[in-house]
This record gives sequence, structure tokens and C-alpha cells, in this order.
Amino acid sequence: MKLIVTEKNDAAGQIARLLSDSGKPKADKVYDTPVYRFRRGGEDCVTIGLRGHILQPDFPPELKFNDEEGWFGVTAEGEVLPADVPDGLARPPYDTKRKPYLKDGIDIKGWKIASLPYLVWAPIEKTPAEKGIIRSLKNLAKKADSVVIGTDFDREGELIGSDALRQIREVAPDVPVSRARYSAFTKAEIDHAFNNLVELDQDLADAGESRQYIDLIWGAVLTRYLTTARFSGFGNTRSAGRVQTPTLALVVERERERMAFKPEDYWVISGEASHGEEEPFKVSHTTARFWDKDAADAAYANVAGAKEARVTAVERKSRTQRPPAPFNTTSLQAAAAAEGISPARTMRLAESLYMDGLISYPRVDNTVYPSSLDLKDCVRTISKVPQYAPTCKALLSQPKLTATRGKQETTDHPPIYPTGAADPEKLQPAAWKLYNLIARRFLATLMGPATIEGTKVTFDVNGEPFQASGNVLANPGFRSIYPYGLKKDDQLPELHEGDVCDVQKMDLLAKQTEPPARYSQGKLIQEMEKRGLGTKSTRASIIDTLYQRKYLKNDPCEPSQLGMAIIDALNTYAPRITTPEMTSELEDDMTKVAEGTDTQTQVVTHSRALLAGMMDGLIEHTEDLSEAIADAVTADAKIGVCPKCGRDLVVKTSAKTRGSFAGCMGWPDCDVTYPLPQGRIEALEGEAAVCPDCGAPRIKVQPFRQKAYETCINPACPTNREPDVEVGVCHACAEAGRTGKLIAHKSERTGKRFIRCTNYDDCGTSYPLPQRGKLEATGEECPDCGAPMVIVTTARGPWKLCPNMDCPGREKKAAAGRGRGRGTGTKAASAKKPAAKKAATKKKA
DNA sequence: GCAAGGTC
Repeated sequence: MKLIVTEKNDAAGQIARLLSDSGKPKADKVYDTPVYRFRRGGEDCVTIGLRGHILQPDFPPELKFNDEEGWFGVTAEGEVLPADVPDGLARPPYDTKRKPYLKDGIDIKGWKIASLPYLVWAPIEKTPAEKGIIRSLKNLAKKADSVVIGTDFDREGELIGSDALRQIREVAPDVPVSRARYSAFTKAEIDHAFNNLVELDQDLADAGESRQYIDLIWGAVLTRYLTTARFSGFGNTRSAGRVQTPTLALVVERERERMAFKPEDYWVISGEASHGEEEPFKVSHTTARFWDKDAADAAYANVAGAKEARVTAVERKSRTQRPPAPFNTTSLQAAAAAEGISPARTMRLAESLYMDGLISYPRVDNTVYPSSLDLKDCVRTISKVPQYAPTCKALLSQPKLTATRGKQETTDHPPIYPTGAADPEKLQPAAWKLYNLIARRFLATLMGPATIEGTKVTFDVNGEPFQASGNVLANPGFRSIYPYGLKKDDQLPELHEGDVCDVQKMDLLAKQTEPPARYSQGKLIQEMEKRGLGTKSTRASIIDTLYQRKYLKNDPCEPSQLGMAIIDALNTYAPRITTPEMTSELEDDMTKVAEGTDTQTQVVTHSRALLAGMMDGLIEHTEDLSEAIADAVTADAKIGVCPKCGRDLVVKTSAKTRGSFAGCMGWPDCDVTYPLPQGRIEALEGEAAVCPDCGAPRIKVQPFRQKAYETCINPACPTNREPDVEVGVCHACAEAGRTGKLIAHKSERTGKRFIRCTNYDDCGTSYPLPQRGKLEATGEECPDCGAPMVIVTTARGPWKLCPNMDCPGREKKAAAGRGRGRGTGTKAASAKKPAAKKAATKKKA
């Protein structure tokens, strides 16, 4: 039996299909791992897909725990370090034996500053990360007569293959092993690869492993340093890494530019004019920006009371807009980010669309459809989606389809395109939004350009030159299916030279130049790609990490004080980690290892020595760094000023309930606290930061998936008070022979709004209410449970609801599925569950 | 408890 090992399940299936004599391999399982069995030229074959890397590099366990004797060692392979490591950099002195060790009476284990110079030189072991896959792989290897490594044709693929081979060798030391190199899933390519097998390129795999080791060493050492320099409890990891830190530095650098920006004053003269009965249009002085106030005043004086604008010229120009290139991962992430889906979310949604057979493989660099892709067949497939049917029909009536081509052409996977017809009713809204984007993009790449008719009209207004411009989509072309990012038409009336328009108004506006904009997540992804930071598969999750670490906040990306403090500190003491150069130098080193002109040990040792040199400066300044981090964290937590004592009011976490509240930094001298509303809390600046009614801080609240609002933090403030509303009678009291009224009430202590019976102490009847929106009684009772129905009016409009969380009607609705309001809440909760489960199992593993 | 890289 021939065993074929691929990088992922998808590839295992495709290769089996392409190699099998019958074209129909048999899907089977070994333990829980899917495999594909087939015959090829009379030989039994089986393909198994790994799950990317199956081994995880890590430090030896004895370096991780504080309850064991420590060890310190030398090279990654447990070999003596080369003698040319500069003296004073290589610490501790070389030792060839792995044994428990206390160095100079210092315990060097665990997360502490003193252990870091040793951690720099600690050996690295590779531990199984995918135990189930490894078990299945070994099971098959025992029975195999030959093995072919068919992982992806790149550096990480070679490493993944080499790791797999190590596992295979443990159970089948003598089985012949070869390597298949292919870069497209076509019959010709795969046949060629398997008819021309080569050897595994161990140098290339070593290059990949060097990358793993260097990333781990630098990441772990700097992360442990930053985290322990000022330990703020578990869950407050302060990380650093070869990719994440330069990415954070980009955002910080842009923020510094913004802070250093000096706005310049300028003036604009603009107004409105109309022609006959037609819609008025905007006119502005041909001097778009007056930098001199006197000049602006003078020009404005000429036109202030003007009644007429005489057309002096009409210029028409039509522009064509070419249809977009096919999507690869980066361009999809950027386009989806512009539609409000973060890159990380895009990848999660894309993965599930891919698993549902609705889109092609989502991790690609390629932007050119391969000739093997039957474009017409794809169009036919998605023509079943009613929204696309007319466009598809038009495309299918063409004798031949030609697609746009992007700049990046690789052959591993096709660009992202729809592979199935989706039903919007069966997808969660965001998944449909993404599918719709992908499907429309695909159709757009097959269509003609759009033509935009541009008109520029110049006017004379009392001797001053003015202009108006209009843009109209004259021939929509691909824009008929792909409206993303399309500007709205500015229609001008039909005007000719000499026509006279009526000036409706004319203003002199004082303006200021704006600082450079913050990076949106989409722009940041593109910037990372430009600078060689991360890969298509990692960029989205790296940005996510920066948010999790609280280095970044908001969208567009804004660095926190903590994020800026981390970059400042690393810029001073470990500048190598803050720039993209570390990545480009690593690339050069890996090329050398792959070419055999350098070795993994040399490259990794050199990198360790560089880091060791930086640790001196860092450790010397631990105290400074500790203070800088503490100050930054306090500044980030600040949401206002204490009205009683004037010290900072910050977000604190209750030790008892783990919930957060606002508390004065002056505690225990000052006991001011406030409850916090649900959502993300931000400080306001300037006058808006203090409530004029009660003196407490005003804050901005961003609730989950709802509109942000500003409020006074004090629930007892007159601005937060709400009159009680009688919403109905209490049935429980009526049954008990009492009279109870149900009152909607907002607590001045907690700020929470709820319905409670006037006899609450006796009958215990209470219902929760939505915390936001205007509340009204209806006088009606819920047909399912008898609770009083209420109306809550939010920005989304009025919404009638039963407040009873246990109402049988709720379950009915939940079962029926869709619906707005609380229905979405239920959906969100159920959608969350699998993710939570995943996290739990991951923890276990 | 750490990184970045694969993939589910």
C-alpha cells in the first residue's frame, strides 16, 4: 500500500480523486481522521490530510514550572554552542548535559526576569500538537510499502512534511519515502508530480524550523519580560513578536503623526445654485482652499449677495472604471472590512462558507483564474440565486467569457469564487453578506467596464470663478452587480455656455486641515502585506491579538496608552523587534539555510546572541518599564474625574463578582463608585466629559451590536431618571387574593430598569426590561403568558415585547428562527455556543 | 500564561 500524506483534508480528497484509476476514491476513516482509498495502476493507495503543523515547538517542561529543579542548556539540538558566540552574550556557560540545575543560586525556571537570560539559550523540543492525526498517520505508516509526502509546495509545507516523516519513522524506520511537488490540483500537474517523485528537501524544512525557533525564542522571552516587568494578574499578558510588534508600531507611528499634526486654517467659499425647476446643485469657488483669510474675505465680499451665476464653460469627460480583479485573501479582507466585517471575522465566515461548499478555498494569494476553471459552469451554478439570475443569464448568453486578471499569479489554488448557490434564509446575516460580496465580485470580474459621465461647469459670479461638477453612471457595466464603494450620482442639470443660474445661497466656511487618517483594519492588512509582515493566513489573527492584548482599541485602529508605552520601551531597548526588518533579515537567513550555505544551528544561535545582547539593556531598565506600563494602564482605564475628590475615576474589576464598575483611584480615602452600563466604555474629552447637571463624568458607551451613546455615569443624575410606569396588574397577587400593580422602574442605585410588583416582597414577581430606549405601557397582556406587553422605542423603531424571559412564546419564536429584536439575541447566543465549546476543548487539549 | 505558521 502506498501512503500519501497531504497538508490538509481537502488536498487529500482532491489528490485521491485525480490519481485514482476510477476517479472515485472511497472515503474512509482511520480512528477519527478522514482518509481516501483508491487504486492506481494496480496499486492500493490511501491519502491522509494533516491539519497543518502537527508538531509544536516548545521549551522543555522543566523550564516552565516553578515547583521543579531547573535546567539550563545550550543549543536547539542540545549541542555545545559554537565558540564564536561573543563572550558575555552567551550565558550561561556552555553545558552539554540536560540536568536539573540551579544557576548561581538563582532559580531560573518559570516566568521571572532572572530566568530570561537562560531562556534565551534554552533548547527547544517539538511536542505533538495533533495527537489524533499523528495516531492515524502512524497506524497507516505501519502498513505502508511506500510513503509519498504531498504537502504544499512551500517552505512551511516542507516543514510540515518533515515533521510528518519524523512521526512515520518512529513506527516504520525503513519504509521508502519520497516527495511529490505540485502546485495545482489538475490531473496533468498531479500525475506529473507523482510520476516524477523527488526527495524531501531537508534544508528547506530546516529553514522553516529556524523560523519556528526564532519566533518562539524572541516571542517568549520578550513576552515574559513585558508581562513580568509589571505583573498585573493572569489574563494581562503583554506580548511581543516578530510580526505583531512591527504591526503595532505602524499604528503607533500613525498616531504620533496625528498628535504632531498642526492643523492649518483655510477657507472655502461654496454655495448652492439652481436652474429652472431642477434640483439645486453645489457650486464652489475654483480656489478650492483659500489659505489667506484676507483673500477669502475679499472674494466672498464680491459674491455674498450675488443672485446670478452665469455659465462660462461646460466640459464633459467620460471616464471608464475597469472591473475589479478576482479576490485573493487580502483583497477579500480589505473589501469586507470596508463593509464592516473585520478581517478575523471574514476568515471565520469564509472558512464556514468553504466548509458548506459555497465558496472555494479562502487562503490564496492568486488573483488569476486558472484556465481549468469552467467560468460558465460557475455562473450557471450561482444563477440559482434569484438576485444574480438576470446577470447570470446575460453572461451565459455570451459566446465566451473573459475574466479580469490580478497582479498576483500563483497556481496553488484559484482565486476565491462561489462554488455553490447560497440561500440567504439559511445563512447568518454576516455570512450571507460575505457570500454576496464574493459572488458579486466573481460576476463583476466577468463583466465590462462602467462608464461614468463627468461634467465640469464653470461659472462667473460677480467676477469670481466658480465651478460645479457632476458624475453620472452612464453605462453601469460591472457596476450593475457590484455596487460596493460606488459613489452616488451627482446629477447636474443640462447647462450650456451663457445660461444663467440662480444663486440660492453662498457661504464662507472656516476649515482646518485634517491629520492623516488612522488605519482601518482593511488598510492595516494591506500595509502589513506591503511590508512583508505575516502571511495571508495569519494577518487577520495577528490584528485580533493586538486587540486582545488591549494594545489597540476602536475601529479604525487606535493604539491604547499601553500599546504606545510598549512600542516606546521596545524601540529604546530592543529596536530589532519593532521594525519589519527582522522579518526581511529572517527571510534572507532562511534562504541561506534552504540553499545550504548556512545551517539552522548557526542561524538560530546568531539570533539568540542578538537577543541576549538586548536583554542586558531591558533587564537594567525593568523598573522604568514597570512604571511606564503601570501609568499607561491607569491612563487607559481612566473614564473621568471623581466629582468628590478630583482624582481619576477608573474602570475597576470587583474581586467578588469579577464584574466591572467605575471607582475612584483615591480609594480607600474616597469611596465614590458607579455601576457601569453594558458595553465598552470610553472616556469623553473636554466639556462633554463632565455632566452639567450633577458633576459626575459623562462617558461614551458602545453596546454589543448596537448604536453607541453618551450618558452621565451617575444613575441618580436627573438626566438618567425615568418616571415609574404602571404597565399592568399582577396575576400572582390576584390569585393570592391581593391587589398588586406591575410597575416599570429604573433604579437610581444600579441604573437598571425592570418591572416589579408593588407586593414584590410577598409575590416575587419581576421581569427584566431592555436597558435602552423609551418605554411605554400597552395595557395589553401577552397571549402566551399573561405578562404585560410593553413598547420599547429605540433607534431601530418601536418594538412590542413580552418581558417574561420564561414565556412559552419566546421558545416558539426561537424555534421559528429569524426575527428582529430579542430574536437576534437568541441567535447570537446560540451562534456563540459552538465557539465556546471549541475554546473549552482547546483548553483541555 | 509566550510567537507565528499551518488548518478545522
